[in-house]
Amino acid sequence: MFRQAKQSRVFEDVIDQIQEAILRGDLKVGDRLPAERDLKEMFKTSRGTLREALRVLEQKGLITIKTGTNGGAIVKGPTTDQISESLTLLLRYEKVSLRDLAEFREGVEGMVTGLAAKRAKTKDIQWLRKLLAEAKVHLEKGVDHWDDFINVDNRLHMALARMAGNPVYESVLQTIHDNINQYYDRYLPKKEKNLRENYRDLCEIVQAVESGRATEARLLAQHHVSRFNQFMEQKERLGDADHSSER
Amino acid sequence: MFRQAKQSRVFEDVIDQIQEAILRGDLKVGDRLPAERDLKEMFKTSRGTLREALRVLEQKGLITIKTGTNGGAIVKGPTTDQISESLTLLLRYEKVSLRDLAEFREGVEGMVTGLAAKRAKTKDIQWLRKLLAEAKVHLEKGVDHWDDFINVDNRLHMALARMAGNPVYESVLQTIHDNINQYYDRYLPKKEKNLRENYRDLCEIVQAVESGRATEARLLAQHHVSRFNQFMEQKERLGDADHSSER
DNA sequence: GCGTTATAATGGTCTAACCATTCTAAAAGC
DNA sequence: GCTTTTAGAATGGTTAGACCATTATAACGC
Repeated sequence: MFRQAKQSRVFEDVIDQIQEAILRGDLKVGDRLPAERDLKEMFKTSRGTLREALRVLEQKGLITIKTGTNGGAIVKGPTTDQISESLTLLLRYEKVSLRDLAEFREGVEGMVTGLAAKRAKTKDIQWLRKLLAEAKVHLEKGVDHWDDFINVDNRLHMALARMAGNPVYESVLQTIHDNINQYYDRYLPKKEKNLRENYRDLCEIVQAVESGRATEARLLAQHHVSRFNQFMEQKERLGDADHSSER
Repeated sequence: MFRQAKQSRVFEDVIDQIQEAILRGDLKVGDRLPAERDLKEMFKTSRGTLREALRVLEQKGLITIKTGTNGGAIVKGPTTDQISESLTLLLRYEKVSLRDLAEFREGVEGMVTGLAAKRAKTKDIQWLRKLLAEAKVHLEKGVDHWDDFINVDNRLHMALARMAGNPVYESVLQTIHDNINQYYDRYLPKKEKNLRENYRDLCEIVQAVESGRATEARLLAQHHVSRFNQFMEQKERLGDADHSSER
């Protein structure tokens, strides 16, 4: 019901004041804060305390800091980087397993693709077809171009997220990709057959999106990701994995 | 492809070293770091620099700091608090609208409930029925107990997330609730009729979960949340809203 | 004009002290 | 002998002042 009473720590008050100024819009993205030696005077505090506040604001992703003349703290637009970083910590703490994250991805990719099918514009479909063509080029060059193919695959999923028209899905999917790609890279067996199956998946997904069949698109995307995850578990069972993902 | 070259900032090296010690397990949850004056010696740095590193680690949620004898930096277990905080910032920056978050919630609650239907144990079902009974009590006491009813509603959704057996869903749902409840509280019209409809929703959801009908459970949960969102938009259109949620 | 260099502005670090909070143990009182 | 009080020590929080490192700009020399 209650939150902890206000700490008496000076730097926390400084953090709050600067953060509120940013969120109120008094400080806009790109604006530069006064120099530390000036801020110190304004807040009637010491430079050390002020700098502790700036460190926290930097970690929150609200400012970046540059050295040199005309340097200083510059207000930054918010990104999903902090969320990704926090999720990475949770993963490394083994609070969530790779299997959990992969299952979550299945659901999110499904929902994203379903929404994309409902909302895709003609221009969007054209862009998807362009990505498919690119994927085909990499596919035909064989398994050496595995990384290129995966790269297009990821871009296609992110394109679907953008079409879904909801920045939350976009951010969440970006966060998942940030965290899961390293595992795919480590665990996925890079076989020609898998590439072809994935390409066929993508073609079917794009077709479903194009014709607006939302439910079908959702299921296809879900199975597509599920296929990735199955590949991964197969390889894991074969003993190629050096990191456990059991929970 | 590349990440930014290593900064020459000393405090960042201190952050990395302590963070790695925690993630490696050299420092376990509950362990106390040496006092600042000792750490300063170990890292061969000044107290100010060391403290900047501690501020960042504190903000990351890796440590908490207590004053007084036997105080100091104590290693903390990771939570979803940082993710919630980052999402709150994105919301306040108006990078994502309430409508976006609400739509995302629809999808997540759907997936969660679908998984719960597949995985719920007998004991889980009993717990759901207990929550339903509690909700009924509040319902019958009328609209004055709106907040109590909503509280049970939230707990029921979180219970489903736990049954889904995937901590990612649990964390994500917790984060959504952390951020969306204030809006529900502000925008939802507190009518008797809405309470009754919501209660009926919950009953149907629990029944579907109990009999393992995953698809039905998913759709019911989705529509349940969707109903909330529609209430909210109705009230918004009537001009009761003092904060825009358009994007 | 153009390249070089000096200067100043700014963040990064260090030292040394003192204040505020909190636990512990000694001292005082019963 | 037990409880209460009090003094001390350990620890984080804050301050002041200095110096170093980096960078943009202005002054200078050609």
